[in-house]
Amino acid sequence: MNGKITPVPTDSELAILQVLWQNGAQTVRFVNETLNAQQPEKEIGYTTTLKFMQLMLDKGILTRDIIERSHIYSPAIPEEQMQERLLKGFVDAAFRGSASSLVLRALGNGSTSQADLEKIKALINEIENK
Amino acid sequence: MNGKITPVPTDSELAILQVLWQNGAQTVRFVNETLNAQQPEKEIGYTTTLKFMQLMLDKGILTRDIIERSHIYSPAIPEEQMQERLLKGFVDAAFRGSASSLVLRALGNGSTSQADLEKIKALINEIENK
DNA sequence: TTGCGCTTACGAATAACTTCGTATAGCTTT
DNA sequence: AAAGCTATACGAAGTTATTCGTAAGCGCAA
Repeated sequence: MNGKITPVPTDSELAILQVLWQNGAQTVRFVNETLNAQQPEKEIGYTTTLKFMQLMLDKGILTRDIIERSHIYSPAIPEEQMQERLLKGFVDAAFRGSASSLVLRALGNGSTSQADLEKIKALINEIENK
Repeated sequence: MNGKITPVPTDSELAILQVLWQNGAQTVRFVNETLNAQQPEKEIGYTTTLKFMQLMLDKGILTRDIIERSHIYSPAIPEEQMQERLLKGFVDAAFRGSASSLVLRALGNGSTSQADLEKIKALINEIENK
């Protein structure tokens, strides 16, 4: 095995990954249209999205299959794993490595639903009774 | 009043802000040395740090006072406020806006201390009994 | 078979972020 | 007063990210 790790995506690349994680493997066309539907303010050219996805393929962030003269791209790593890594970097950069202070701030803004609070409490219970 | 908002800092800029938030208003020299002490692998030149801080001043991320022919820089906004904004952007980009799933993942990695869990439980209680 | 529509490949321009080298100016020490 | 130290200002080079324009290939309709 080789030790190469998937590089951290830029914000633009992450937006493309989101489309693929949510919709499964897709074409450039689909990704481009989804992105433009999401934020109609700023139209992104088709070839711009194409270029990004080609670069992401080079970097190892995406993989692709060729089907019917069209390329179908997939994320190289699952969403959870990427979130794990991004979260680590973010906690270090913005919260000096303190995940708990991030959690406190995330809960503190008052937008967490009761159902979500229950889920969080359940997880804490689970951790404590380990 | 004008509507200008402090721009989102880059990672390098955030590292400088951290030094100032933790140590209070400081000179370029202090910031540069602190940064280099933190990560001795990669030496950052003094003028590099100087340039960053001058750019941050231009952008409105820092303010400064001149004392004894030396400039003393301060963050333009407090750490909590910046964390709030960065967190918002991060949750949107990496967790599709779901703060609770971020919280679940942050707690899930098993590195949260018992004391921190207590603090979090207390906050949840407070929210629920509001 | 010509040409329209859709696709990928590629080159290149622009913009944003990093990193320094060099020039200047004011102390402080000799 | 000259030399040496420290600080700021500025220009510019190097690197990475973003955005497209243009070219070239393939299938289907006319």
